[in-house]
Amino acid sequence: MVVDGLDEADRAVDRLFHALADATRRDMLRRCGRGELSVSRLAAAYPMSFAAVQKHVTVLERAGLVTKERRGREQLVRTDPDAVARARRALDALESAWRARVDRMTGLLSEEEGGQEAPDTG
Amino acid sequence: MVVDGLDEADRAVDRLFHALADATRRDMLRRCGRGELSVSRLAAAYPMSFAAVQKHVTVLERAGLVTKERRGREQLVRTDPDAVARARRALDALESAWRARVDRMTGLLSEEEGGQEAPDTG
DNA sequence: GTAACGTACAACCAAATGGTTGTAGATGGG
DNA sequence: CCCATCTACAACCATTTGGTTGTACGTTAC
Repeated sequence: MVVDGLDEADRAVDRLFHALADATRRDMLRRCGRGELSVSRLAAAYPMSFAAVQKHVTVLERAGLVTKERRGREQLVRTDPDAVARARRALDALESAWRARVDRMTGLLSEEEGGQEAPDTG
Repeated sequence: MVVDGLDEADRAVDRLFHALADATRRDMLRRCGRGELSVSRLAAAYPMSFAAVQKHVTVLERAGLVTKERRGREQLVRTDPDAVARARRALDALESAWRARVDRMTGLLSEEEGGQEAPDTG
């Protein structure tokens, strides 16, 4: 898809929601809320290979949803407490953006189909 | 990937976050909040084919983020006002699940297997 | 009626995703 | 030291995703 017209903020939101769009990863977030869960221990909870779990953790990490911390030969995974707040902020931004548009016309759009729109992107 | 161990609620959340994990689709949500936009008109706003835009709209629709309504030969797209609320609820459920987990236990997560099949949160 | 518009959908393609196995590097225990 | 454990990462594969073009069909305008 060669995304090149997006700024880093957009891509961060992409990664955030993409990471959340998988039941296994959401379950990992639940399990790692208390922190201190090694990747191996986490992997034991799922019917897939260790490498697959590693990849999921990487996705979560790059999305900023978990952090990893080395302790000896183990890598401890823990859900970032601020993660949901960040996701919520992304949702809020989305909502307020479209609400703003709705707001400007909440009363006056009765039969006005289309009147003033100007999708001036082209 | 032939997901078959997930219930419909999980798959709905998958679709919801997946739909949100794309900057083009998020922009569509913003544009369609303010009123009904036909798919063609929407398509004019993006540097891609009409068919590609159609696919994005389908993804948004299957995620419950927009609804389509026929008017003559046009198909009007509008963002579901409850959509963000639903996404937020999904986030809340996630967060409270892991907070509960942090809360009520700390040592019994050793032999937990079976993964997402039994996140006994009830 | 015919042409133009708006939509639907199929076929196709490149790239990303999610999984596997295998190999190799650190780290800790006997 | 040797071995088991934990992690990292590469190579590979099947499916999905996101895009394209082309075709078909209903609706509106002329």
